[in-house]
Amino acid sequence: MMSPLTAIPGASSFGSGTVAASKLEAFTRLSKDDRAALSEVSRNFRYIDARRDLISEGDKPRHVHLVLDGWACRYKQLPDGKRQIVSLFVPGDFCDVNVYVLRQMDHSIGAITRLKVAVITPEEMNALTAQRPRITQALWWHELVTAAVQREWTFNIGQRSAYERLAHLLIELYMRLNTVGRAYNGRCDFPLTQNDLAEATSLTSVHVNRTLQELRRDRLIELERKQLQILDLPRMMGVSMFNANYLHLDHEGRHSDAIE
Amino acid sequence: MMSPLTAIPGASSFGSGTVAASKLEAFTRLSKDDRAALSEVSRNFRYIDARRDLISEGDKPRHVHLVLDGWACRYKQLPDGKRQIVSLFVPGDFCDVNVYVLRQMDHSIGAITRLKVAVITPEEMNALTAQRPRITQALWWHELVTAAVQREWTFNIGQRSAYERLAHLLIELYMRLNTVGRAYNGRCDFPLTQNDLAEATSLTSVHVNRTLQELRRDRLIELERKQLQILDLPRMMGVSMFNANYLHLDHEGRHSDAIE
DNA sequence: CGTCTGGTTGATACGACTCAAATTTGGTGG
DNA sequence: CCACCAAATTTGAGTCGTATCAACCAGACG
Repeated sequence: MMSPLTAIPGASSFGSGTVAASKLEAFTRLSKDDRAALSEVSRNFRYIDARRDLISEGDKPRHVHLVLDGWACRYKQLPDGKRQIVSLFVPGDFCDVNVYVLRQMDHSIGAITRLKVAVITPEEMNALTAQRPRITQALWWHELVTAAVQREWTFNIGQRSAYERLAHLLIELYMRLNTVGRAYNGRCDFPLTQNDLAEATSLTSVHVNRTLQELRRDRLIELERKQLQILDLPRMMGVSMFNANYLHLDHEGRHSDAIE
Repeated sequence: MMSPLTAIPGASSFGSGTVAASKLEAFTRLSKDDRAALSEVSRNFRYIDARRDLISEGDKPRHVHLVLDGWACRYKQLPDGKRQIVSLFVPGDFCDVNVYVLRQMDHSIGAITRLKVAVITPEEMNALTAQRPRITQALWWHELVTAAVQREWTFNIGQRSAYERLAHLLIELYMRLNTVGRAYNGRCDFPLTQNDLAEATSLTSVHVNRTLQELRRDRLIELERKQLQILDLPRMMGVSMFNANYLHLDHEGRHSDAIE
């Protein structure tokens, strides 16, 4: 069955309130009540300015955050100043279900763009999981996928060349945005600077620059004005040896056309 | 095969049946009943020969595994043959609570040594979480720590030099073994080959060899016959910029002597 | 004892880094 | 609408950490 989101360019008319549902529905169908519960829990939100921290290393985590709009990143920093973006958040992503069992954050979460995040209390999470088993199940899926993505990043940084690595990251982000209805036809918003890309891929921004030029020269992508166009997804997947299995979109309940 | 416990006479009294408890008790005190439940769930186990897969990429996960004895690794492989160990398992580690919500494995789990693993069914897991809230809480902690370790690996491979990276990994493994009572006084069993270390750190085995020699020359470690001795933990932590916060051992309930 | 796995050494190559400067872009206020 | 500034991107030249390739060695084991 075709998702309403794929066909209609104005998908954002759904609004950010249901972006959580659209992410979790990549895993399983949710009932009207499930969606209402997610919407309810997204009611309490706040905005973070671009380039500000949502939460910093050492802080005591008190809530679960859910990205409603904008991009964010987790990052870690070495005493000598070296910085690594260890993961990225796009709309629909939860920041660590159940984090509050930990005493303190071992990393920071920073806003890439201006960010709209839902702030969910432990009590709301407990209520959600007590009353909505499908959501509980979907949240488990979300956590497992997050872990799988983290492993793939370890793998990506460890084994792929700069060219492959960058191509791989662009595809991943495109696909993740696609599942929440924010990317179609190879095109999506792409607010990362070359420096962000460098920190996410463990390259220098100079090398990212030259490598992006290569990807452009090879007619694989266009990237300007914070807009990414993947020109040839199959070839991109080939050169970066992209295997989408780690995104675990292959569930019976997923949008059958989530990936083109 | 020699037990890792032989070095310390008292330690083996814990036995492998409660290794899960000793890991989870790094987070919270468990009751006698909790420990009994973990022991019960560890009753059904099997052995895997060294260098064989416990489960392979593409397989449908049906159980949760819990390492009772021996070391294992998760690894991923590129079509061009490049291999990366993305994480390591030591006794007391669970292999993905709730994995079975996924359709298929996105990576393989291989035995480094001969391995003794508990095989836990979904039903047993459900019973455990339904009846034992402290265990449920502790399992969440375990999942969050596993994710934190994965991020640290991304960070480690991305930002640290070969020398720092290896030192960091050795400390991490020492500390993880220490929390389950299998490492003391800077000493522990260390069954990884230099090739394993290479695959885990994204270096070549040649470079691992030379870098280990440097660590030895600097009187930071001794490593031979599958035995690691960290000679100067504070200095090791200094050179590798090791910050133990990501292991989240700072809970009120933890063994106060978990880290020396 | 030969074979095999794991560890060690040496010589050479290259992908990505560093440093430094120039250029372009996007936003802001006059 | 232009002038200005800061941020982001681009270019060039030189260097370095780690990879590659190819032997060789030591101990374990059947």
